[in-house]
Amino acid sequence: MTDSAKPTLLVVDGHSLAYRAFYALPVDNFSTKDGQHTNGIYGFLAMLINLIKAERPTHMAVAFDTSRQSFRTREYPEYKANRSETPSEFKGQIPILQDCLAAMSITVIQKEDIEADDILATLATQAAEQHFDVLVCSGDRDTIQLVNDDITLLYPNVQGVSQLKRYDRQAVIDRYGVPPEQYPDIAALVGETSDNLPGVPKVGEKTAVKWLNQFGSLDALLEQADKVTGVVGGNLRENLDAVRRNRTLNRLLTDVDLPVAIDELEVKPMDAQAVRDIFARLEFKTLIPRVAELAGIEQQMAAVASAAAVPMPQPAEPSPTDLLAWLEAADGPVGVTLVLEAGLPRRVGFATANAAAEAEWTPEVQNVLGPWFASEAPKLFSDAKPQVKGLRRAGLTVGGLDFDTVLAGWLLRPSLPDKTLADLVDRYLDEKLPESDPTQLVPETEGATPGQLSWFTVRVAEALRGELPASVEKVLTQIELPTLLTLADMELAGVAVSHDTLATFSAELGQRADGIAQEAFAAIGREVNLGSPKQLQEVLFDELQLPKTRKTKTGYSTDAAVLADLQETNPHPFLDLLLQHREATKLRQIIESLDTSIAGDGRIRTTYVQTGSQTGRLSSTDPNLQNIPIRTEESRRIRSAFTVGEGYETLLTADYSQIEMRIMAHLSEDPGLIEAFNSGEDLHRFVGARVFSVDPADVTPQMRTKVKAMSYGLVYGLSAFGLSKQLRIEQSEAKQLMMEYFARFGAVRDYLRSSVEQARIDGYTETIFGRRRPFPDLASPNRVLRENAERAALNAPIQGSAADIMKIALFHIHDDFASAELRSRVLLQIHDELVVEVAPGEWDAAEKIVRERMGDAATLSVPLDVQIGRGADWNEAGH
DNA sequence: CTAGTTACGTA
DNA sequence: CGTACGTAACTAGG
Repeated sequence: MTDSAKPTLLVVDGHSLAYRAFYALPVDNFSTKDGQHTNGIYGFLAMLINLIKAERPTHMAVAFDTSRQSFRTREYPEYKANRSETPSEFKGQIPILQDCLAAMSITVIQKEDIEADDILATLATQAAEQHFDVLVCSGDRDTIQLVNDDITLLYPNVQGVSQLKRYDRQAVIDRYGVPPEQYPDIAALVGETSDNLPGVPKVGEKTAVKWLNQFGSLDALLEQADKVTGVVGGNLRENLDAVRRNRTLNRLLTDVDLPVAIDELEVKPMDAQAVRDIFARLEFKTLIPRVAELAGIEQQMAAVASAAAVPMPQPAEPSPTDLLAWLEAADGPVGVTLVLEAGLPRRVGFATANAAAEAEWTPEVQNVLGPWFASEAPKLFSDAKPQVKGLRRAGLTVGGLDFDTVLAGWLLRPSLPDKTLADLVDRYLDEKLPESDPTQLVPETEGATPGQLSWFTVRVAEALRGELPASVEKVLTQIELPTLLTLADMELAGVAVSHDTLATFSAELGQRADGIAQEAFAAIGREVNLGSPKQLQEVLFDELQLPKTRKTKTGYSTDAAVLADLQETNPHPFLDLLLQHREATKLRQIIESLDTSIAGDGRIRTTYVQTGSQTGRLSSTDPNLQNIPIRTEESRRIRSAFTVGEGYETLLTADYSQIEMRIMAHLSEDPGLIEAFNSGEDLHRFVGARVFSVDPADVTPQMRTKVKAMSYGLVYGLSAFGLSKQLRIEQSEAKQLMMEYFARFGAVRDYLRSSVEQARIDGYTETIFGRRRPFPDLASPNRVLRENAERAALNAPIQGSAADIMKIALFHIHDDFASAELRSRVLLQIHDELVVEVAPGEWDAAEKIVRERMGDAATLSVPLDVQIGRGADWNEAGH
């Protein structure tokens, strides 16, 4: 441990240590789900965290080389000329590592023409002069020369970077037999193969040390080279220049002109949010708590400092009438926070930028404030939907919904996990939202009150408004906020589900699954857990000796596609039984989970997560009602359990047909595709006729299947490879199909190409309505990462525009139902489909509204076609 | 009990 | 080597 009275500077050679980590850790075990290799980054950071924890430096910097070129390569072109090509898996890791360091507020230094070790040498020397203790961490032996009474070298063991050997002056003498300042002399004589610097043949460390001790210095040795006897003496005399050159090259610069002074390297608090984000993205789950622990003290200090900078207001607690007067006198939007209990308001807080007020939610408060909530007075929320639902349950309506910080944060950065006000305060205000620790019986810190939460909401809203581009703000106010109010009502309404229907079906499936299981066991002669991929692998690949299939992380796949393939090549009764068993148990499991979600009134209430996707779609949880089976006849029985509720007459389903292809036609302005939609002909038949040059009437089902797969594939960035796999045809045939397709619908290809190019330039994609999605990876040097981003960027404007259109239709329908005073109501949204519960006598009016609002939600160069269905249950209505 | 993995449901 | 999601079961680790 270093002298605690003195400041300690830690300087690290980033490149050399990351490179060592790269070779020490298996690259296969360290990559993210989208293919970025991270072993070097992980190993480096793990080492650095340990180092910081052990040494507690007060100052820190990490140096990097800018390239392989430096002043040394200019002076001596052979220098490091034997270095092999950097492995492609390593290449992208350095920039990401630097991003991590930036998030950790650690200074990164690099300088053109200078190697990292020269930067270390300069910093170490300067700091030592300023009476620092200095720790140099590098994997390059040349840094040994820096060691002195103030400077200690931490050098990685051969194995990797987990063990660092500590070299102080004595340790160098013990290990090399000379003091540190003489080590470069040894190195010059011995040479450095890794740098392509040959030394004196037959001279190793032992001889070099002997000579130096004998002559006192390298200069003395070189002057008196003729006194050295034997073969090695001759070698030395023949290589005097090489030795001099080596000595010149291995002398580290201690006077590099650097853009930072030592005192600027003082350890700073980390950007906790940024660290969490980037580590989460790199899937460094175990590192997050380790960094958090490290950052603990600094974080608290930062929170204190910033809280002091802008003091929280102490909310007033006025009478209900005074509170109303306060609200009505407020200048500009008011932040609102409702604390709910059992779904109903319990306490409410309001704030402007410099004052806050709050109250217990009493009947009197509700009476007095009800009209204000209903009014157009502008209101700001953080995650408004649950609060709006609370107000709706209490019988109030909400008008003037002006801003929701969580929605705005999502629109700005849809990939980030900022789901609460606390996350946003952290990111946009760089402050800590006071939170009480719910795990503590007597919390040490008080949480913010509703008035204070409202105050934070106002400030975060202001910060977000400053960042929101006009088009995105428009998406917020004209699409998302009205959608939010609609979703609140949909969630409150729920959908009626028949327990009896589900229970009957579940019992039936249970029996069938048991029967199938018994047959399956008989087929292989023993009982296994059919739900365990691991046990299945034993059965299939060891016992039955079936050919190995697609590899997964832990073995070989046993998924449905693989089993179907195996059944074709190596038929075995077990395979089919297994598939049947999977199907039966899967359906049963869905049914069971639905059944447990039925509330006392016979309805299921899902939660729509408005910020649940990166494209603008909704997602649905607890339970997810957007993935109820439909494909097989049998699975549709589940849908028939979703029924019209009491007091209502029928269910109406409405779905957009081929909305994504229509958006494709609109965005690409492809005349052929536009004609397809205007012709009234079946889309795939029309496209098939063009692609295969036949009459629409002569398009065979096979042709139709092919162009259908192609059309849908286009929306997802399909390749010839993927298409061939999908259709089980040769890649050459898939390629041919794509050629023919694009020959007829060339504008589609042009659009797809140009949209990705535009996204590469802008850094984001945009929907028809201006919703953006950033794509930093389009510029990535990592091919896997880049190509994944390209496909997603291709899809985002199309899927996103479809989502926009559906949202617009949705809240228009909701609002029209209300203004027409219909009791009918929208219950479900499944991306391109709506389910409406129609009240007695309202069918015609409701159908008209749905049809018109969906049809008119956007004006494209092709019509929006809407299919309407009617029935007593979802299955019936869906036809 | 938690986290990772596999498998599978929807648009 | 086709986008976007959520859930459940199993398994290994603590």
